[in-house]
Amino acid sequence: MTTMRIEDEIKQSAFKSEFHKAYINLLYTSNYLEQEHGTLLKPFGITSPQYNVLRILRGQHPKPATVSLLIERMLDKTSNASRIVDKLEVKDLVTRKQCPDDRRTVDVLITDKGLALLKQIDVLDDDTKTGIHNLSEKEAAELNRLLDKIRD
Amino acid sequence: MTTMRIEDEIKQSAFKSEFHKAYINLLYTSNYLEQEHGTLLKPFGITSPQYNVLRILRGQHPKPATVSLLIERMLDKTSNASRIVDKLEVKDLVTRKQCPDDRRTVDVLITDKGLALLKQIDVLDDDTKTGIHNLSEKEAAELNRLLDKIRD
DNA sequence: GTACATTAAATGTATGTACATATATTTGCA
DNA sequence: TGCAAATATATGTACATACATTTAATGTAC
Repeated sequence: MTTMRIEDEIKQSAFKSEFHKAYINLLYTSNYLEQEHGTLLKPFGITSPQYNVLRILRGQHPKPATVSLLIERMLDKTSNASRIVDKLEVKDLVTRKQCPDDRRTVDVLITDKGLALLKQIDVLDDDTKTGIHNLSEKEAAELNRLLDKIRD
Repeated sequence: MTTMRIEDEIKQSAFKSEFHKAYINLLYTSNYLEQEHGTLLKPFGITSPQYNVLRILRGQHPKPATVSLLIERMLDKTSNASRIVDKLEVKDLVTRKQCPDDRRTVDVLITDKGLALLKQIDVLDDDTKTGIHNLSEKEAAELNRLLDKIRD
């Protein structure tokens, strides 16, 4: 995508205020990054939420994770972890088995195939390749401060 | 939601870099704002994409808009405008009729009922009530600059 | 120890997203 | 004119989201 101000990108000539513009700009930029990432993942046959779950599972490995833990750590808390795990299980990227200690919970574990897939993706998914690196480190820190303040 | 740094919200103790953290923070904050907005709209029986389409149609009113124009102005360009218009049509918030000049295109027009609904929502949807107003105007402008830079 | 509340995960349903394909109409050019 | 390319919209399919409900297991109060 070529350089564009948010006004041009959504063909809206004016915003009510700098606040309103920032609101739209934030949603738009997030979509932009997510779409870019989805495109990167496509050749590997997984979607962005599936990738995020795999990453959490690698973080736990060799310990298993429960579905609750996945929900807790997912970016989108309201998404449906069970069904994302379904898709990963079909692809043999994770295993799922009832936990003997508490039979309500399920132990989800990343497989060797899952770990190998992530390793392949790691090479491409270096964050120096994301748009974030158009910022200086100081700017990135400032962005973090502003975003945390929005959610206060 | 109570004040939290992004580390605490997704229970991740450390990020690789300030850049990586900013990336996650941006996606997370966008989700947060979208969810907040969805909750606000729920009592009115429309979803966030449906609301956005209605807003575009109000901007055109009393002229109609084509589906192409809707796609052009939607935040998420790849979403399916036809089906969102379907939902709005069922609720009598828009009308759709073939355009006589070019019978490939469709004139989508917001109804009085649609306009009345937006008017109701306007009262609540003042952007001073969004998290963006935790920022000063200067900070909002800085946020816009950083976001535009990310998409460069 | 039975009854009731709580918790963990799965399932149902409506909507939206992503992307490929289909259908109809118009445009442009040989 | 006639026919291929381009355009506008709709449709099909797989996946995800949002949220309510269900099922099963556990905890707890009596």
